[in-house]
Amino acid sequence: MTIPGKSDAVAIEALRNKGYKATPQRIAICRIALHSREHPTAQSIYNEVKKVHPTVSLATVYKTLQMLRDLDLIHELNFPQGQARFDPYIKPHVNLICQQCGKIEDLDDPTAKEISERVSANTKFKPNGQRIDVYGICQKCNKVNTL
Amino acid sequence: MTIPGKSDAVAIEALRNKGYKATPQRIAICRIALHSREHPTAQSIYNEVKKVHPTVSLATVYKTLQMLRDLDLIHELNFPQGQARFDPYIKPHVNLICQQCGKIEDLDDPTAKEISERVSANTKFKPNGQRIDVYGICQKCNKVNTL
DNA sequence: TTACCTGCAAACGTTTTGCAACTGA
DNA sequence: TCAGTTGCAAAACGTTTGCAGGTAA
Repeated sequence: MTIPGKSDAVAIEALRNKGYKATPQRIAICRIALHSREHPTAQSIYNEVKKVHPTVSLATVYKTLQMLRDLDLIHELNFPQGQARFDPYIKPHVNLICQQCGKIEDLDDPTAKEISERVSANTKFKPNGQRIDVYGICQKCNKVNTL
Repeated sequence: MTIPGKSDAVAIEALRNKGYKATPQRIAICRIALHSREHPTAQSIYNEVKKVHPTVSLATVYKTLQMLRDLDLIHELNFPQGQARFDPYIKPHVNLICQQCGKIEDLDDPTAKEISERVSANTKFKPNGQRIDVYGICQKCNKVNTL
């Protein structure tokens, strides 16, 4: 699920500003990757893009995601056995990861920002980015379980 | 680097208590995996174990690590392009991950424990475990860089 | 015009699996 | 004794790469 709007213009701008060509495939991939709140996988982005560009290849999706990761426009979340998931929400936050249904939800919490600040203040380590996962059972699954 | 001591007895106890057979291979793998502070990979554990059991297979290492993960005796940290790293320190803490040398250091910080508590208090999500990574440059690399 | 990009297919590296032989309890 | 475990080899899986043809600027 993507958020419609003037995403194309935004993506084209972003690509050109960084010195990349704004190809239709990239625009489509960016539109999905940068606006999805569902932490899509490369494969699910591929499936979406194929609806618009039926001949797009998975390799192009991977290359574009790598580009977006290098530009720090998305974060990549890797897990044991399974595909990586991508998150365009790059501000410090908590990933609530349901161990039952696999859903990942972003949670804003002031503690998330504190972590790096405390590392800076208390150690000689120079922080640059972060990832906070909390694993458990989401509200929906919890409800279903207790029926 | 492992911490020597009565590790064998501890590992044998732990395995038997969980209903697993205490084979020499498992004992050796546990000894390394449960006592290393260096966040080893499956391959590096395999290399260590081979010194004692030259015929051990990588498959056995993977199977044993999976077992330890299922028992929640170790955590598995996955990253883009590369091998998973394993951490026997399972209390809430911060992983300081150097983007230059790859070293991972565990940092105890009270904020780490707070995260799950805040999720519990403020959402309907039922936390079960967590992972906190801070990416950046470690003291050693930082020193080298500024020479 | 041309440097960059695409799509294909093949390669890659890590992890998992199937299975016959073996072994801890 | 025998269910559970090992080691091997092969498979599986997600991801990356090389390259010939195509395209944005």
